[in-house]
Amino acid sequence: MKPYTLRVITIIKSIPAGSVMTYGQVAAVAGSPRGARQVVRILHALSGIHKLPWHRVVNAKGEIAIKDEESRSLQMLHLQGEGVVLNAEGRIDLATYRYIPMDIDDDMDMNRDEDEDIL
DNA sequence: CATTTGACTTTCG
DNA sequence: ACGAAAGCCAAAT
Repeated sequence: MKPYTLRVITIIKSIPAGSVMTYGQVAAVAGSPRGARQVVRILHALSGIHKLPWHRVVNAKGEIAIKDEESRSLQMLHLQGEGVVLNAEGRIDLATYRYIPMDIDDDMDMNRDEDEDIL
């Protein structure tokens, strides 16, 4: 198994229940800021591993990115079972549920508002 | 070897 | 906030 794949697996395994990460985030932490699609590929390969919280990985919009209806529903159920709530549009409040690995040891700038279209 | 494809992301209008 | 277009990277055709 490739190191990059192992890193991605490790990162995904580190996502706590009740939180989610975007593909881009995982890719960035794994060392490839533009490698979101590679994360996708790896998840395809590991889709059968239930040791891996693959359902805690969503796209940048906070939506479930899976194409397969069954897997999509399964992921939704898993998330709800972990306490993640979906809004009326079937999306996740990334501002609330996004998991941010803490690599910084200095002061952290909290309250990073996600999407403020208004203003 | 050139093209297409995909569970994506970002930017622009 | 949404849709379209361009970027990006690896595997499949």
